[in-house]
Amino acid sequence: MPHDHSELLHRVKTELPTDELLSDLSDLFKLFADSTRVKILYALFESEMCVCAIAELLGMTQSAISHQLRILKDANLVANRRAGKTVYYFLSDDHVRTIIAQGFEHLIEE
Amino acid sequence: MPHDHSELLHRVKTELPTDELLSDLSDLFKLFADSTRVKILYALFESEMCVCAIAELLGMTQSAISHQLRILKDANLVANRRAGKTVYYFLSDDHVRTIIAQGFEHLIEE
DNA sequence: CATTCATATGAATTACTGTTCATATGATAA
DNA sequence: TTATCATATGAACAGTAATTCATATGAATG
Repeated sequence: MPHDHSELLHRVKTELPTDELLSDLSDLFKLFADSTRVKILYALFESEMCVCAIAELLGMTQSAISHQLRILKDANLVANRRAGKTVYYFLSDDHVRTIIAQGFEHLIEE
Repeated sequence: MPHDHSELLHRVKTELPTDELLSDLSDLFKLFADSTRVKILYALFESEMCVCAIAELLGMTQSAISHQLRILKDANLVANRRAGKTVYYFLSDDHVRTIIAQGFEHLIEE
């Protein structure tokens, strides 16, 4: 007979956030789980930038950058403004800096 | 002729961490980018747990949990101890709490 | 030593995701 | 309006990653 954990399970279960919240949380971290997106966000820490400047900075195609910017925008991590033909992207939320900085700290404290 | 960003690019480029570091950073966030792993870590916030207890808590197979625990262990986010047949896993680093808590805060401040 | 429980692991499968390519949209200038 | 630049987007492709299944390892117990 397998061993019993019902007491522990009950206690831990009551402390665990809902599945939906935990799923939202992993979805949030997914945004930072790609080096292209992290690079884009890091670049935007310095200054707003247009799509082609980001593409040039990262040495990637305009299309690839555009796709990633869409993901970041859908998640409300970045926003944009249009100036003629050019579209400038910028951080829409300063919380992003904190999250990335926290990850960074973990890395250097190894 | 496409427009010029050389000044901006130069400035941003000097501020950007190396590709390797940015890649390590996204690799770190990848660990939190799966809801199963986030659930496991959250559970371990409360108490160390054996593999089968985690599997039962999350309603998943022992094998699936074992595979994920290996990923977390390889990344030094969890460690384990053996007690007879049972292997208990626990957080090896309290930094994990901070990173997850930061993500959580972002979610609720929406 | 054979059996059982707990865990680990390799291979296969399936689902997802990032990039590319081709093309569309949108804006400006000639 | 036509041409050009900047960006967006859909489809296809390729690589990745999570789960399952079968099985192996490792420890305790009879």
